[in-house]
Amino acid sequence: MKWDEIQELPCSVARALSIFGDRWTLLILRDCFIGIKRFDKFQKSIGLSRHRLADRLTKLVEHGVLRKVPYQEKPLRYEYKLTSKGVELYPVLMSLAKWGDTWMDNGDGPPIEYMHTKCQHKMTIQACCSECGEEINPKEVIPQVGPGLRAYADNIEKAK
Amino acid sequence: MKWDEIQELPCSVARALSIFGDRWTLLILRDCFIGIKRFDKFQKSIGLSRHRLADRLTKLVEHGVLRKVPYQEKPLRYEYKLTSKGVELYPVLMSLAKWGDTWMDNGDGPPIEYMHTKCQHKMTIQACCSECGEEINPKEVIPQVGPGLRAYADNIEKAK
DNA sequence: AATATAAGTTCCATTTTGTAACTCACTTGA
DNA sequence: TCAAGTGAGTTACAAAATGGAACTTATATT
Repeated sequence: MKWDEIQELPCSVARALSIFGDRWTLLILRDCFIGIKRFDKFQKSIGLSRHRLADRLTKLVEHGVLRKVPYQEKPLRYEYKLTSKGVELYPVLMSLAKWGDTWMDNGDGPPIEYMHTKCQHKMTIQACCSECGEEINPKEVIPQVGPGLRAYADNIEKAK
Repeated sequence: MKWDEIQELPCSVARALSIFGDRWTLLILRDCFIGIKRFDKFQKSIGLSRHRLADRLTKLVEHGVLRKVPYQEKPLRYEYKLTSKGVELYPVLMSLAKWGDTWMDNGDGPPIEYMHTKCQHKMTIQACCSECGEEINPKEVIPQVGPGLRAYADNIEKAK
């Protein structure tokens, strides 16, 4: 299977990965959450080639995850900002960071810590149930066929 | 910067992505959470080449995310199971799935829905504060330099 | 004896990356 | 006013990663 076919699969993980499933894109978004907005800053922060960076930024804009906002006129220059579609990736990045803090620590402790202004504590992200609020244990979650998968299966039937 | 240098950066997202930041690895792990364990099943489910799949499984085993467990003797065959290091990626995958459900829906609704056996409701994952339990709003979280980053900076100083 | 199953490996053409240099439209400092 | 600097890219080309198909090895089945 080629990579660009992946976005048509009836799987939300696969569809999301069709945008983020490459070496650099999630690092670009990490930078966005830190407040980085400009081409050169991304490039220096991440160290990927300018070529790739231009690509990735364009793709993120096309997908509506970032938007270009002009910040000066002469010469015309844009900065890249998270849209709400982009901001909603926060849990993905925080979960990834938490996992890295736990399992890829080299003994020095977490590179970054997080303060929750609401409760004034150092915190980590916790995965909770939207209904009962309890922390989620993977064993207590049962995946079930949903409408999107049924529709997909029906279409395949019809095509026969 | 080359990709394999990324794991040394003082950033937990970057370190995690040094393992998962490619096209297929997170899809393999998605399959693990669905209960897929064997080479051929992965291959059919995901559609990546056998060559790549072998690579990726080996890498995941090397990093302790999966482990090989023999399931028959003649001929000797192994299946791949999540370690606890692997299971802890659950929030990453669920957040990604939730994002895909929200933003990459093609109008048919989510392909998969989730039932929380504990409360008996259809649920989605929610990012909460480990300290106060409230749902996290990215604007209410302040990143701060942690011990891992200080140690890294100190080492660079010493090297001068 | 021929075919099937499971888990890989090998070979090779195609794609994607990384590096470094180049462009374009200004701004700044001497 | 002329040279150098800044910011955001683009181009060309070599190196690395990927996809596809066929091959291997060990055993079971018919």
